Amino acid sequence: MPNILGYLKIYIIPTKYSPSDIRQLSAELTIHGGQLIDHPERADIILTRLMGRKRLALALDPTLIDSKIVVLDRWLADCIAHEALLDHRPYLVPPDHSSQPTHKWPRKQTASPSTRPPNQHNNTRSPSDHNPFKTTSPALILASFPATEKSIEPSTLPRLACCRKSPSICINQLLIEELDVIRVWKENGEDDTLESDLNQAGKKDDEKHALAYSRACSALKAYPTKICSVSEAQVIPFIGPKIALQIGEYLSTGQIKLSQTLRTSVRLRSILLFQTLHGVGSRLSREFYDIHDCRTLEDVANARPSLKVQVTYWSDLQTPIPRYEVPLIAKFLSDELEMISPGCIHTICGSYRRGREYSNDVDIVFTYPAMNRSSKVSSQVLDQLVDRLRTLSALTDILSGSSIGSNALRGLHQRFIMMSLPRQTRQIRVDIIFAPYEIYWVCVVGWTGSTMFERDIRKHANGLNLKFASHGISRLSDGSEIAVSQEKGEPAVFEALGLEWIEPTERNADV
DNA sequence: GACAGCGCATTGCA
DNA sequence: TGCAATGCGC
DNA sequence: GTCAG
Repeated sequence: MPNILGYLKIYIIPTKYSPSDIRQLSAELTIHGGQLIDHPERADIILTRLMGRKRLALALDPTLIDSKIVVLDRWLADCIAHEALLDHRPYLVPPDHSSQPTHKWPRKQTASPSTRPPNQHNNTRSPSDHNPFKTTSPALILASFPATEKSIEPSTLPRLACCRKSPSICINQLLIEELDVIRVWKENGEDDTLESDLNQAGKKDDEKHALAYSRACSALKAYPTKICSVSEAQVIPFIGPKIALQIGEYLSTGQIKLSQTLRTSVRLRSILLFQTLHGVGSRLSREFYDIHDCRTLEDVANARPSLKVQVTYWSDLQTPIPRYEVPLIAKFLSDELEMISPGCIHTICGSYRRGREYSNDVDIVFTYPAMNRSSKVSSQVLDQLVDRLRTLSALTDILSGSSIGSNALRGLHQRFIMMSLPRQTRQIRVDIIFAPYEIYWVCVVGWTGSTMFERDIRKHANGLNLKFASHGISRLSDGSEIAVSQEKGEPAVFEALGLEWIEPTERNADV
């Protein structure tokens, strides 16, 4: 019997079923590779016979209705009939009123962090409770990538991320997440302790390897069909013999042994836990672990008091910000800004702009049409905004950003802050950027990401003897500026670089 | 041998 | 105190 | 670790 359901965890809402119906369904879905589970909150997908959302609300926790995929049980019957995992969307439980917003998908970004209720008591600061590795549920991958994509010749995949379409979640997502564990491991110096690392030699290699894994994952991210064989994978750019071998292992066993081992490594988990703090990277976190023997965030806070504020609000900062909240934050800031100086416009960038359902922070680029590079007002306005937040008790901490420095000379100003909305305690990381109007859209491109996308924009620009930076596009030869029309918006930036337009939601070139 | 490239903050050394 | 080197974030 | 020169 083919494994159609691919170990999907399935919960059945018992309403309208007899016990024997349930037994029958259970048998069918088990035969086809699914797992019937007792708790809806752990399910990848929820089956029901209830035809309306109102009825559903009586039978299922309303928060689950929004966070889980709930489909009519006909979906299962059709999957079995077609011997394929079908796109669930046509089977979603219809809303009762057509005026209500339709069920958006995908609802959830990652399985682990958002399942933790926000603001719970913080005993989540030890590595054993913290899972830094993502695992996207199979149902979500299915939801994001219906099987309608046409296949391509792997070797024709563009070599630069800025020339490819990279969705938020891709059809080979689980494979990529498996490879990404190895990337993270390499990025953190494999198992080298800091001492042996300081003796130079090896570390640089690991970083290069990490980069290689990033590129391989990035290429896979844009690959439109499910990888079925090593020979297919081998011809994809940036996948050489070593990574092909890992992919082979994944294809035959469903996982990569090394990755699974790494996921359980206490040291790696601790090191990654420390890196959730702004300003702590691979170097510092290893120093905390190996030299100061830190094991929890409290240990780290003691070792470096400047991190205490972040540790205090750690669970807030770890709680993903749902998509709908992001514009509220932007509106709050722009309203305050209007009072200081009217006429500002802004674009929310970062992962929000790339279409993610949840974000870790909020990036906003502001400008005034009247604000040009030579005017000094922008830094004053930014300072005033920060002061205003302080008086409103919205500001918790400034993580970075100063009025001096050469970026300020170029008219670009930024503050990375920690703040909360009025009458709320939940802390949010916000990156505020002020750009002169001449470079507004260049700046938006620069702050939209993803990392790989930006890297390859630069690489592409260099090929044209141009330099791309968030403070403008210039010629490599003499440094002279290339003017980009701001009236034409973001596409003008792509045009200036000779790039085909890629939607922000298709710039998710990182894992 | 190259792998993006720059601004900001901190540290260490003269 | 000033300046270079290093780490970090995007 | 992969690619290009």
